[in-house]
Amino acid sequence: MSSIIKIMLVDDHAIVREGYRSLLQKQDNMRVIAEASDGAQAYLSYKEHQPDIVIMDISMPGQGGLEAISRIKQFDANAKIIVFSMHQNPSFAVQATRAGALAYVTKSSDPEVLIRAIYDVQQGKYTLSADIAQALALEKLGTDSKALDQLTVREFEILRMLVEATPTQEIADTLNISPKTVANAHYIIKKKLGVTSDIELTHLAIKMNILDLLTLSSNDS
Amino acid sequence: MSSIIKIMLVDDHAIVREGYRSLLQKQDNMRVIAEASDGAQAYLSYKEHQPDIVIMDISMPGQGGLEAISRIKQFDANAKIIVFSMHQNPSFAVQATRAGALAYVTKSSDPEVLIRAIYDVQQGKYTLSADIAQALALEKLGTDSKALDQLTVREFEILRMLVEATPTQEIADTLNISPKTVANAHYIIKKKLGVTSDIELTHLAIKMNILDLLTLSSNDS
DNA sequence: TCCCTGTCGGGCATATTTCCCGCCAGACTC
DNA sequence: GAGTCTGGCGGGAAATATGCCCGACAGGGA
Repeated sequence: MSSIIKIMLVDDHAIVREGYRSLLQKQDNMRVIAEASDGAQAYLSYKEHQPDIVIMDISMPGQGGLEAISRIKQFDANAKIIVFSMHQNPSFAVQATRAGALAYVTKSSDPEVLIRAIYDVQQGKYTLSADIAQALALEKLGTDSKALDQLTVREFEILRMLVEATPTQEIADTLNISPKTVANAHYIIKKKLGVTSDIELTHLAIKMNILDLLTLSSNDS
Repeated sequence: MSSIIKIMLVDDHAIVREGYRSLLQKQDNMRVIAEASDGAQAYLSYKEHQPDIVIMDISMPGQGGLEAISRIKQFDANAKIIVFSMHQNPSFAVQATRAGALAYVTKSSDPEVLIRAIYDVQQGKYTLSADIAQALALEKLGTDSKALDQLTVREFEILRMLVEATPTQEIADTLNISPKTVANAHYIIKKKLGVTSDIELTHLAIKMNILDLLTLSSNDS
């Protein structure tokens, strides 16, 4: 049974869609039957064309890919969606699969990995590209996730102020303790969280949702 | 004179290179004669193949694209380089042209824009994709902080690595300079941007979209 | 030519980090 | 009660980093 696999591409970069198309054309049992350049379009197009497989980027302007996945899955619980992303961050893979994706492949992977994923997903198998699988495994092993639990309440409090760029002196004042104690706590926190610089600490705080990004983000581009 | 334009592609994503190739094949007077997936390779490959035009992504792991541009221009001051980037932030365009790029095109542009840019650059003309041109114009009108433009190319490059939590020693190694110089640059950057701590610096980087939040934690090292 | 900017790094006083220590207060055990 | 445990607090001192200075040197204009 060599029926043709109907594929829909969703990516905001035209050049990347061009790449997909060129790649998939070499497989004689696959055909690109639809394209979209953002999430909203993807949803409408899915309903119209009902492809066998969706290949989707998740970092797109406006309606992101994750939202689109959810909506497509809501419309068709059997939708087979492959996420093809530039993000090597395993939490993206986690989010994507939670939203309903069946595979997660990074753009730095070899093209064959994507082809492989298409076949796997067509058969209902779940697939991760090797780099992500490893990162996920590492994360599971890592102390990373429960790192925050090692902090005492006081330390956590100080951490929150630190990552908001509150000056040491001000932290000391508001908590009525010595700046020296704040500095000591600062050191202990970094040690417990396994980081060596404040920049790493800030990254961690963002990942842990301690730092409210909304207070930071503003105008650009 | 319908001589063939020899093109080198530099991008860490194979699928994007596939896209370029497919696109450029349709132009009968262009030929892709070399490819590279990072900055260091790009430099070596340039020397070997001496293409007419280089199309280069600037956000690549390790040796970044800006550094590669500088080095290529150093080897051949007449090198014609088109930067093809996902960043819509005009500051990236500013830095790219400072480093010696002749054109800056965003990946969300239509494919023709890239083709147009190739012809333009071939004739020595400078080109910006429309979205960037507009953003730059807006920036010139004064609204936004063009704080980043005060930074030199080198400083900008170091800033990018710093806010990704790259250790000073590693920055020094990849740029082949002394750790002391990195430390000095670190200081100058903070001074120019008007911040006093690394945490503030990270916040700023996030606001300026230098630090892509989505890539946070993708620690590949 | 000379000047200017950018890059590179040494020097060095000052500030901070790092890691040690002891003190105190609750809490929980025996 | 006495013992011991954990968390909060902060001093001390050595190791490091920072802040700010400097000079050198190359390339690009006026």
